[in-house]
Amino acid sequence: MASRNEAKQQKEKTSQALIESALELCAEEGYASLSLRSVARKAGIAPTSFYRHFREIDEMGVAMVEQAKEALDGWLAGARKKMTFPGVKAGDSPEKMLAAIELLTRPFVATFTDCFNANPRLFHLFFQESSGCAPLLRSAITDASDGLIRNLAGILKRSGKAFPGNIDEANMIAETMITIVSRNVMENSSPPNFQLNYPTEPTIQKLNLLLLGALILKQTKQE
Amino acid sequence: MASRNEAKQQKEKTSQALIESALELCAEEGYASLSLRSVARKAGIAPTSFYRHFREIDEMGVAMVEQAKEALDGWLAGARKKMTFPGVKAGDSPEKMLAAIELLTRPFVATFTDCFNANPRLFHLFFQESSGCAPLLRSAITDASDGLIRNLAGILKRSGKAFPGNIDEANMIAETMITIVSRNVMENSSPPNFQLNYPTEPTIQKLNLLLLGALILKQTKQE
DNA sequence: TGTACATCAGTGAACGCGCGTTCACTGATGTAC
DNA sequence: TGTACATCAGTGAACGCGCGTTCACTGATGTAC
Repeated sequence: MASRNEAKQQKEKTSQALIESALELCAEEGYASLSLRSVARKAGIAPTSFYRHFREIDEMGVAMVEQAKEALDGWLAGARKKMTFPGVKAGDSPEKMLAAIELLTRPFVATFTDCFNANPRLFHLFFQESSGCAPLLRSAITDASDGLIRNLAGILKRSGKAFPGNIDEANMIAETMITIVSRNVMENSSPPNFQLNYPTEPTIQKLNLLLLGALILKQTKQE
Repeated sequence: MASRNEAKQQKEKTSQALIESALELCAEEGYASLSLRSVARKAGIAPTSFYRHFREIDEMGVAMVEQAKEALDGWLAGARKKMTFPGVKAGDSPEKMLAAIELLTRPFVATFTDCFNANPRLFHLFFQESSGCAPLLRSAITDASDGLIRNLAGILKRSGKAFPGNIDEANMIAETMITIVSRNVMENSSPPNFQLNYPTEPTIQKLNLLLLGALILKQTKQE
């Protein structure tokens, strides 16, 4: 019997239980208040067993960030398919532009919100600790975040010709989109109880303004 | 002699020393890692003396937030005087609008950056803990932040006719401006060493796009 | 002026507690021959 | 097939440490009379 594989699966299961326990504790007390003992206790193992899985708390934190990163990559891949990119002609009225923009912003916000709500504590950690005090965590989050922004910038640049081909401008727009959408989700989901189903309309309108400005600016430069 | 006043001044001085010590420790380890003993130690008093000033750590945290709030109010009052509000006529070109907008966004960002740099650790705490886990702190920050946004929205609404008279839209724009400017300052000033003099140009451009979109939208609605 | 009392920032000893980490151990499983 | 050895997730006792909080105390200052 391949019982060695079973053993590996069992270990993986325990590691994941530690992560789930840590997320629950984070939601209550914050990442900085995590202790090895409290996480182990909640996961139902002895404190010393923690060391079989991670060398220290922050190593588990980095593993958590990796899970968030994978989920965000999956989100963006899905969002990309649902977003329609505005094909705007010179002389189009702002109303027409706005209608086109909404075909992008609505699915963008809707899918992001779904992604966040699928594991609010994980993403709260991700965005909260992006400016936190744990260096390992912060750099892991910064890396993941930069990748996400570049990814979104590439999508904006390639899909439709409405947005700037200039890579820096595309990055700037992508960064602001992530900033707005993550900020809105953070301020509406406070620990320990994450309120779901908050209104997304204001978030969409904010993104609309940003992208309308970007479209107008691009059009102006082309003339 | 009015030595009773001297005594009160001395007490106030010690309280402020506690706050300064706490800010230093926050910059290194984060607010959640503050301990009564470490703060007292850094301030040069006995642990038990802490109770002569605050009933608990979070009461000191709230006092810190109040100082941040006062500084932010001062900032906005100063920024208001330096900002020029775009007077835009129907038919103005986007370039002309953008030039007018920059007379608002540049002083806005410059004064905010100055304000932040005057006490980076205090403002890092303020924006970091706005979505943190300490309930007392979070609600104090939320209150201060809401006031700031309403204040800015009022300024936008009254000064110049370019921006929406609709209070909800003005609030939305103000909120996004604060979000962008604080996010950019946070991602460029990581603890414990706060890097000053980071480039503000991208922040200005982000705000430009947002306000250009807002101007265009307003103009469209008026026609 | 002198005396008795009140106020209050700051102190140091002492408490019990949860923490991270070490160590030698167990017991299930796989491998070599 | 049997036997000896290796691997490794999980364990429980033990350690020293910093923590928040209590308590009775000090000593400077102000007040009542």
